[in-house]
Amino acid sequence: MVYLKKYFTEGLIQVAILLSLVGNKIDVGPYLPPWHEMILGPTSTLAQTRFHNLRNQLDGRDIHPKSVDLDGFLTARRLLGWVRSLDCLHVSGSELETWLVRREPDALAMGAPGQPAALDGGTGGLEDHAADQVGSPELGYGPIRESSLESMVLVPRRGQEEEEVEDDLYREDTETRQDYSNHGHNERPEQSLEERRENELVGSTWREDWRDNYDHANRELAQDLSDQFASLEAQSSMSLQECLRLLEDTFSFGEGPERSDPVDLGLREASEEDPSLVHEPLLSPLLSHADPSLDLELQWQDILAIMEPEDTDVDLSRDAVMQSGSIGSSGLMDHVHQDVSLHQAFLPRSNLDGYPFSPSLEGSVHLEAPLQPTSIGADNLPLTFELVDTALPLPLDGLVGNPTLSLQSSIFLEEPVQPNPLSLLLDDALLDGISFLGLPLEEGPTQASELEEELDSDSGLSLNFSHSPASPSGSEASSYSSSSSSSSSSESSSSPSEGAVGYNSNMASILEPEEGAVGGYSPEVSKMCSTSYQNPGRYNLPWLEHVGHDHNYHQPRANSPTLGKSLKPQKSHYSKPYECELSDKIWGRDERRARALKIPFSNDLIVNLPVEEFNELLTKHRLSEAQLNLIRDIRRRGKNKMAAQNCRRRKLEILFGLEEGVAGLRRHKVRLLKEKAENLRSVREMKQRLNGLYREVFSRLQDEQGRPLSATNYTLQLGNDGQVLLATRNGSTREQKAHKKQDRRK
DNA sequence: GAACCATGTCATATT
DNA sequence: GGAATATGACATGGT
Repeated sequence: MVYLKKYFTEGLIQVAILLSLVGNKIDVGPYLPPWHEMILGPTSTLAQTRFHNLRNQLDGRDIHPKSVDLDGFLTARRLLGWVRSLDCLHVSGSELETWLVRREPDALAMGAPGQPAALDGGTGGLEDHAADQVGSPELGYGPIRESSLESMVLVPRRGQEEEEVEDDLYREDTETRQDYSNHGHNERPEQSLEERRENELVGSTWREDWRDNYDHANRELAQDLSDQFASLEAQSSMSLQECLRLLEDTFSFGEGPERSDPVDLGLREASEEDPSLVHEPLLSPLLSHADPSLDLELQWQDILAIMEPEDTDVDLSRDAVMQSGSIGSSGLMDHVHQDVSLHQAFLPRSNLDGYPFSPSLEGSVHLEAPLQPTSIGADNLPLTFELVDTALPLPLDGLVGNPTLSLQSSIFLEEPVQPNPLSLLLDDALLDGISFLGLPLEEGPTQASELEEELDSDSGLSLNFSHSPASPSGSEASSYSSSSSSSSSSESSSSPSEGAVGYNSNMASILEPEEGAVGGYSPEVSKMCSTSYQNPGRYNLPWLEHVGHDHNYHQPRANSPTLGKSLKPQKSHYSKPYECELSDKIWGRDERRARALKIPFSNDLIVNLPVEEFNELLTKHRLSEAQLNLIRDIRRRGKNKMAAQNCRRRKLEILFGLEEGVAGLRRHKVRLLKEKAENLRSVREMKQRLNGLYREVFSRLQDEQGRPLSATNYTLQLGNDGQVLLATRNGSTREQKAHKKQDRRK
């Protein structure tokens, strides 16, 4: 923490210096924060913005801890789809970064750049969280995350001061661009139609003028990094491909116009520490507090409709895009494709199956990649990061529940002077690995429980029988996976967007402190197992008073509406004893019934056991008829609940698919209309040419006396044999071959 | 209090 | 035929 504070304190000073140097274009690169934070914002490491855990919070809304927020994660999934589709739009990485970094202040202000966004009325959730972290609601740069795409801006929205600064820099860069042009560096990658249309849309081309410099700088940077790969691979246990992918991510965030905009980046950095240091006029109102989901679909449809005709088929493979070399960069950039990087950059962390630093990565990695100067002068920045081991010697004191922060701190201990972006990326990657493995992080019960809650509360799918004593073998665990619910424990955690909705209890997170206090805490076990059978070797468990299996049975008893009313969450949480309140919260109807009947199994177990084992379980115990009925009801309802969730999720997916289909059809329609217009224009031209030809031919015709024929009396007709006949207007064909056409088309 | 949404539950159909 | 799953309809709670 000391290093963190020191870092940001220094960062404030540096930003202040930076502000004073903006107009002079002094090289302040070494003092700038790493790219990672420039783009993502320091909040990504200092705060739990949950950029990597959007499963818990999407669209600024908390996801119900016990059930999947279908809308939320589907929205994220849809956004991901869009982001992936961006791969196929041939928009340069720089452009895409612009979209991602900048925010749309107001959906209605698309045509009014520079107009301040309505910042009142926070939307809560991530949005507010980000705003809180940055310290100023006017600060436009929140950490990039999936949901941020909802408010991404396609229009470079600039405040007046920002425009002035940019104009100054633009003037300065004009010379440089001319130099590039003289040296053949001005050969930009072929600008995609989407870019052109986007620029047409916004009526601004200033960013185009800059891209040349960025491309050039990027090529240089890429070349230098490419030179590092030989030593890199020699020192590293990583494969070159993994390194490339890592750097690909780096490029995806560190490249583009935003990076060369020291004003914005520096301001963002400064404002997070102290908003008072922010130079207000330079702050463009980028942070939108409007509803992030506001008209997102419509906006995208509009955008796509504008960009559509040439990209109706957005299903181009990423490989094709990668091979297309649209970036046109040399050296490393031939391997590191910017377009693809976005895809990976915004994948849910758990989706990064092939991430270079997945938990499977073992051993130590040491990379040194001194980056070359960029347009912001980030030269002489020794970039060194060490991935010592996946065991992660994490100094986690005081970093409760914030693994990101912990890792950040760890890196600072390693490199207190210059935390580099690669290491930060590594941190995230390592966190992913931790998330994958559910590693306890050696934080103690509280930290681990919080982490677990963050990791686990996304979909309520974490029940995993692989740790169940009854199913010690992996095969048996996989047999449980046959059901969509229990199977998704691992699946959902790794792929929340695709995992089936499962049946789970969030009691683990609720009761963790108690559990941690009772005995050795094992978040892994707690995460994976139902709390009631953490004790190995038994299905037959005594009914524990504090073992909860909240299956969200908050419904009141069907025959007891009064009681149901009483189960409503009380506004005054302090009006009831803790135990009662907890009981009301965590004990659902069936659980209470099971409790009353002293059923010795957890509801998780009842619901998720395969039928054979379930029946075996029932036969092993002397159960009354009422108990058996209730157990079967619990099982039926639990399974049906999962089924209902899956069903609704599918419905939503179908709806979204239909929406996308409609959008695609609209784009196709627009394209067809344009083709029709072109065809009509072509036909018109052909008619004109034909008329001209007709007049020319007719003008050369003469009667027997050598007088020109009157067009009012005669007409030319085309015979079946390709001959042109002269006919009178009254219908009689003059027996005279006016002309022989060698070619009918002539 | 109505409207809307999310979720659980039931009944039934389908796999 | 039974279990699992899918789905429409309804009820309930929350906002």
